[in-house]
Amino acid sequence: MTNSNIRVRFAPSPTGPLHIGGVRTALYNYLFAKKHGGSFILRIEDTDQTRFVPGAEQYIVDAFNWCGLTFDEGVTVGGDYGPYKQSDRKELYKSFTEELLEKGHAYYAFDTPEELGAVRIQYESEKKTFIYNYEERKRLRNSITLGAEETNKLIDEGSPFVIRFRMPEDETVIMNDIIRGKVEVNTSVLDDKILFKSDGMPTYHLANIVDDHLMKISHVIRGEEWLPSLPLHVLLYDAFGWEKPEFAHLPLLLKPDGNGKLSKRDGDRLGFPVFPLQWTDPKTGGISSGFREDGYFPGAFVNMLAMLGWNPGDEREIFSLEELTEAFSLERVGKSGAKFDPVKAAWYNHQYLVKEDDEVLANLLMPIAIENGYFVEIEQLVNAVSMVKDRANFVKDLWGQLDFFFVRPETYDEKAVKKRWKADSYDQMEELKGVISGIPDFTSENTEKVVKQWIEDKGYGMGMIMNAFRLVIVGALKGPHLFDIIELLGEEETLERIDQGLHEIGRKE
RNA sequence: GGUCCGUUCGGCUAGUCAGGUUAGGCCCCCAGGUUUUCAUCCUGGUAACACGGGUUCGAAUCCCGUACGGACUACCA
Repeated sequence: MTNSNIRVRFAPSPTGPLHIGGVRTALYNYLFAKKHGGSFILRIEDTDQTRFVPGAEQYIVDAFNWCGLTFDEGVTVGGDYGPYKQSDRKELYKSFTEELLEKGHAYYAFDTPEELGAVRIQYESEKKTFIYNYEERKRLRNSITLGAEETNKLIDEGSPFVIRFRMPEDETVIMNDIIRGKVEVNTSVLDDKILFKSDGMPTYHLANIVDDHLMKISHVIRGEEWLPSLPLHVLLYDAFGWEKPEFAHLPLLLKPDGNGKLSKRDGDRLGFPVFPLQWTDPKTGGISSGFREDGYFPGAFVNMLAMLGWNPGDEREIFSLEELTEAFSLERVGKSGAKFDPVKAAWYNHQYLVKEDDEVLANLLMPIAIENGYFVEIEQLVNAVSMVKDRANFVKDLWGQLDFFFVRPETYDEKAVKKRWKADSYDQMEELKGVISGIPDFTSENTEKVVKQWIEDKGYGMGMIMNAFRLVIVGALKGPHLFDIIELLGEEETLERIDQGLHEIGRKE
């Protein structure tokens, strides 16, 4: 079971809140690691200092705490392979870049972004595609065209430079992906990617490979958007002479409507969250909704995400994190993108809500009751919750399903009155008061027995009485078993509601 | 434009590697049933192998092509 050689990492960039695609990637990493007794590592990839967003890193940590995903190593918990934040590893990347330079796998390039931009526009106008590759590099300003002397001179002068990977010409890179199988690419269509930026920081590509190697990552499980850079990464491992990890590129999460990758804006546009937790943009102050704040249980959220792109191969759908861990395998991850479906997400939450203890639900509901202006007994709330919980998807739905336990009807559903309040109803309800008052043990069973006996003795219609009764108690033809309701209400309140109903609805001619 | 990846009911998907099933399940939707009401629940139903060629006795499954979708194509990750 235990296999300490299995080491995976989730490596987000703290440029904003993590969206559910990222959470799912992390989840699959977690499940894979736990399944094999390996380690799950959190590494922060903050090599782009221009995109730093305050609070984003904390958000990421908070989100995983809420989901119940725990890291074995990483920024918050430490570990033997730290530091786990790339900005703290800055110096380290330099020596590795040197190594590549010495081996001839990389070179200095002095082209400015402006120069390159101009070339790109030029090519575009000629309907050609500009690729900084083996051919184009011959015409540009770099250590290959300039020679060692000129290069050193420029560097000594303090000219800004980047270091690029020297992509070989016309070689076929054969890669294996656990999910997609064999993938082949010819290096001639690839470009000389920048490995080291002029600001002294590595790019993702370099830092990623160096860190994965140093942290002894065994499996790289990441989003499909990284598949196009896999050849570069593979070539980098080879250039260093390092053993490669295994790769698994996960399918993307798509918009529920139309096409395209699920994006941060879709949530607001379509009215559902795309983030695990609510996020307040530090710059604009704009708020994006979160699954937590929308009332999702973390278990339901994780369960729902797990099933987007993976399935156990049998017909089970409800899984705890432990059960997911047990059942998970990368081989059963699908190849194609999955559309996120908010309706099914709500269904998952319903499953979890129904299974949750009534006490727990009542305690979660209490603040909502208070918000509505009702200070209710927790015991009563627990009872009411137990009767209506299978009608709700979210805790916040519960109040609307049981408020009549605590609030007398203010109105009486017009259609129901019209249909169910007959000419005899007034007198029958008046009579019912006498029947139920003074029942020694005002339990559901007792009152039901007494009332049904009365209906039978008098030869009244069951539906006639019960609907009218429900109408005066609830105000509408809805809700759980009526005798359960009045048990909770108690005799006094029941009688008063009948009185109020008689007064409000009146006699029907 | 180029490169790579993908394509089974409206959505998530099983089945594809090892060709032979009435192509299954869940969500949604619809219809019945149960219930004093609503909801739950139960039963049933609608609905799919992108298209075109091959290979084969037989193709969702293997091969080729086409279409469509997506990702990538930054001194962003």
